Amino acid sequence: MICAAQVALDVPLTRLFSYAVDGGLLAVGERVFVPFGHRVLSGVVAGLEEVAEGSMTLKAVQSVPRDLPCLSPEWLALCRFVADYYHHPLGQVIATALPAVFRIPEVFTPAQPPLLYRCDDVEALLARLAARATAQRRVAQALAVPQTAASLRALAAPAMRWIASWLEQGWIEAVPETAMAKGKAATNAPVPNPEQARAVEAIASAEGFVPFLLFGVTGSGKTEVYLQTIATVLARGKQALVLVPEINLTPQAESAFRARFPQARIVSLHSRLNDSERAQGWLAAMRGEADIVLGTRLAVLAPLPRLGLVVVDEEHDASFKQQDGLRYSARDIAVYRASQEGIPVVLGSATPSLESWRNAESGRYRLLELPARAVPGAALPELRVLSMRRAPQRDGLHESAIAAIGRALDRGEQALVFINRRGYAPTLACGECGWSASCRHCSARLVLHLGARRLRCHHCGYELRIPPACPDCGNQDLKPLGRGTQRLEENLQALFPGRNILRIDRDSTRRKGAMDAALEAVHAGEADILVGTQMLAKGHDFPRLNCVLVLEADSGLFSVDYRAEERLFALLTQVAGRAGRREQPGEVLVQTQFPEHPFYAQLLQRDYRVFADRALSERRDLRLPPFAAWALFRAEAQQLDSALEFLRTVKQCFVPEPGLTIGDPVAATMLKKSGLERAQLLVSAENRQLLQRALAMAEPAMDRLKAGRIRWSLDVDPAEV
DNA sequence: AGCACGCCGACT
DNA sequence: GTCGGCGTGCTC
Repeated sequence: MICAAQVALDVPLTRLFSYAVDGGLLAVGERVFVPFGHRVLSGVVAGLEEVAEGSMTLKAVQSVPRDLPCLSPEWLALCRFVADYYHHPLGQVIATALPAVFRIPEVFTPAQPPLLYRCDDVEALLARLAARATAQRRVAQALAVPQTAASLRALAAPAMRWIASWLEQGWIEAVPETAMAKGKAATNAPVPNPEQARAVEAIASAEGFVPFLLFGVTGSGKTEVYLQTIATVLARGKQALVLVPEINLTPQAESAFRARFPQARIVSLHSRLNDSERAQGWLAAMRGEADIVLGTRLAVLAPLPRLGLVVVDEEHDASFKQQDGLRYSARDIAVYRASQEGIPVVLGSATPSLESWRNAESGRYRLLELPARAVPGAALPELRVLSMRRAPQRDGLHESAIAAIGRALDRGEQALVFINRRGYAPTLACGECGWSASCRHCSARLVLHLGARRLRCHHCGYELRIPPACPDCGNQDLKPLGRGTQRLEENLQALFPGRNILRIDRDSTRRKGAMDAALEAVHAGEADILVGTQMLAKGHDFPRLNCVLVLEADSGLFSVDYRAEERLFALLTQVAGRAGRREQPGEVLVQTQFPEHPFYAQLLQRDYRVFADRALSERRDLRLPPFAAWALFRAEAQQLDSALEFLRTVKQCFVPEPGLTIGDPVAATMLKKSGLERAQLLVSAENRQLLQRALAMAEPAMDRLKAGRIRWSLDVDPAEV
């Protein structure tokens, strides 16, 4: 008998591969490099077995790097769960979770102990900096609290150049993170209001696995609940895992945590870290050195040996779901981890996902509510729905919206106008023959970008010069149809001449640091009217903003995607949270062509419960999630027919069963994308267990399928269909 | 997914 | 004659 290691490799194959181990000195969880075909791959030992000598010729493990401690059985079990639940090969799950440096043959040597930068006298430092150097001043201001290089770079790309020179001048100091602890007093925790105190008490006294849904409007002080609960977790010597949706929110969350817990080691994990930073943070988490791990969805897969609490902030946010490769939901994995560890998990939101809301209603989650706004005197903004039918309007803006913006500007405040569409106009059309510009590679209109003088596809990046005349009939008078951020900016400039209008969308912030510069300009009061897409809805706090106008909201009401309405409600609630976070009451206006739609009545009630009740009863009637468990197969091919044909063979892999519905393959809503035609197949089950069983039973047959030229993927609990 | 092998079309 | 197209099949 010889000892063999069953190795999980980053290949799209479900099975493990066995390798001979010299001397048998290898543990489960060890990383290895093994010969595979004509190359060498990194893998992880997922199991050990005894193999009869000569029964099968095994290749031998090539090398065992020792720069990383052995991965724990608990962490491997987590990866196994993820692999099983999402029906993804274990080796690929591990490859997704493990930082890249641990998958290359070079041995990772952590650089110096990570340094924190700090300034004792920020006022003095600021006085030394030019008044106009806004980015430098922002970095300087952040140094009131110890900061890592990574978060400073997130604040301003060239931050570390300035840091080097300030260090040289002796204006600031660098302290090894490990030596940071002593002497720094924590910022005093504010006294919680009664609801906050009750929530903290409930979570802190929870025994074993208890999932909490922390339901509180924007500004009700959810963060304070997290902070005070984490304090109790740290006091018990446990680690806390905090997930936030947006990468932009990590640095600001990190500063808040650092200010409150100066003695704690805080590590952030997100995709903007470079390889070595990510590896270092991961190691600190894995070794139990990090007390708080803060990050985006990928942080949920970090190994945490003494985990005591998991927090998912803005749990409804779509960014917790990965949309390619391993299509996992970090929120769901967070709940699973808590259940495995037997610890509490807190899901926080002002507009919970309907899944979580249902779980709270059914008693699976415990509901904690924060009803009031935490900032004394801050009132909920006034909300108005403006009918655009037969309404007095100019340039597609309702007269009362124009008046409201004007009033805000006269008060010396800022106004924000949202439109969820970038570019000048969503299409360019010929008024004579009905031609309109469409993409060669996608079933989509080309968007007119006047600044760049181009037509662009927002799905594949295809670009075209603006044609001088209609390619079909030669008509020279092509007209932009509809409007996006750029045209809106132009409209507003015409309505408010002399006012500064600042557009913030993916186009205006593409350049590195452009987003920071724009936000800086907003805070400095250089902008009167902000025009932006969704990217402005989240997290940013604009103190002088009290008037928000939302355009083209209706598209969310008539979408083929059953979740669009839920997302629109969350978006509008969040947008409303942008207005009037301070003393003045804010004003939120929504333009619509369908004011009589029940959605708006519910929105006006300002009551998430009313909306959730109606939306959930609709979903119950229609057997939509969360009243069903879904899995979606997607396939793309040169020809729709071969994608459909492939999905038909997928369908045949399933065994019919009561409560299980295997749909028919259908063409995707947007048939063509990036030159490929797409189709999908929906598998629906009465519950998750049944869905999982059906998928597991279909797996062996699916392994035998040959996809040929077809690219396909399986999405369990798809976010969009 | 890679990567090799293998079998048919237009080129120095 | 061969360079190279991508179909098919395998990887302990």
